[in-house]
Amino acid sequence: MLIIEGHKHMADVGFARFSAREVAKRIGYSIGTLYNVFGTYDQLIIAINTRTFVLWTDYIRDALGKSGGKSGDDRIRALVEGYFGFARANRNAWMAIYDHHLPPDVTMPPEHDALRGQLTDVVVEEVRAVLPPACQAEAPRLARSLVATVHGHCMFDLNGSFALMGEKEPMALALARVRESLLAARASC
Amino acid sequence: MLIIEGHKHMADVGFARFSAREVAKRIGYSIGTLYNVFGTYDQLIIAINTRTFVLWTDYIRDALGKSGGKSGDDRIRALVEGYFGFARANRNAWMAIYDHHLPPDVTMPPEHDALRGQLTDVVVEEVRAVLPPACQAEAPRLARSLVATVHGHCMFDLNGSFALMGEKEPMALALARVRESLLAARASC
DNA sequence: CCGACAATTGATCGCCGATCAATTAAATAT
DNA sequence: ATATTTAATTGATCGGCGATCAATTGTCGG
Repeated sequence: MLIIEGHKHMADVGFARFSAREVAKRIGYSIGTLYNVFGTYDQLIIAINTRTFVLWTDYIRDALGKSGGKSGDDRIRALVEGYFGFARANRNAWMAIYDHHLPPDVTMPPEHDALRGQLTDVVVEEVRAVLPPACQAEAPRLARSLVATVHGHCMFDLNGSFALMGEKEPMALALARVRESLLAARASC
Repeated sequence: MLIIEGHKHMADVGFARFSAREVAKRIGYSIGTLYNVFGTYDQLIIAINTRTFVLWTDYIRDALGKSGGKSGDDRIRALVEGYFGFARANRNAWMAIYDHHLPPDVTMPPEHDALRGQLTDVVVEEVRAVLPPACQAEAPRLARSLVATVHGHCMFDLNGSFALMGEKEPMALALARVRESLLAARASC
């Protein structure tokens, strides 16, 4: 409940204008109670961002589901479109994931790591599916790299860098890079 | 002077703990004077981040210079290593570039855009140099895409995502993706 | 020395994250 | 039903922040 409303507030105002006090006000609790539950501002943000990860993963699984019995290429497209689609439809919440940095002395609770890691797991599985048996061992590493590739394009899309450079189809660009790398991987092992 | 000290403060404490008051204190001015000069907190951040861009561009030009009369492949490597090298050596300042988001009603002063754009210009020039004459028209678009690719890898490196996934050589990963895309571009036009 | 203009100051405002003694509610024992 | 213990909740309080602006200080030609 706290997290859901906190997530809404993040979606409404973005990371820079987010405040724990406002979340408390929105659910009718006092600021003190909220701090008793989460202990720290950072922990609240972590919880909200993990929720964003979960919603994002669901969104991408959905996109994969809708690409039904289609070929591997269509599933790769669904992955990229799912990545971009969620980020664009949830600008503030998505950006908050990367706006928030843990202080060096704080660590992410393992259960949050596990939930967030599922998104990568989905990608690894799809990459594995389009690689020949001989090089499936490389799937995790390649998948991480492709996620980074798509992430870079998505980031530049949302923060206006691409628009500034006159780029009109960042997603197509990202998909092209992913396809190239998958082709190269298939050829080289 | 204000900007230089502001940049140092950003490098010292990072975006989240940065404060205009502290910058004023560091140079021995009052908070009021600082606001008379920059008008807004955002304008101060913009100035600091543009300075980071300039230092970054110089750093990469240097890396290219040191790769002297070497082949195109070595210059591409120098580009990627310059991108990562600066970011790693200036974590806080580099991250601040992407942590700061302009409010929707504010626009970046054109002279800042111009200075920041030089980094992309450098990359476009290098990409053009390794493409056959037939497809030089595609150089700007491809260059933007490759910058996004490297950026994604660099971001995941600095924010710990790669470390979390067990990836030990993010830069090598980025370079591999860039080489693949350049090869594909050379073949397809 | 004076007045006009520019530069600089810092007290003040509202809001923030964080704390914690005091209060209220709930559960348990008698 | 009442007393006692435990848990949950509160909000005033603190220091620090971005932002403002009347008051002060500095500058310089006449």
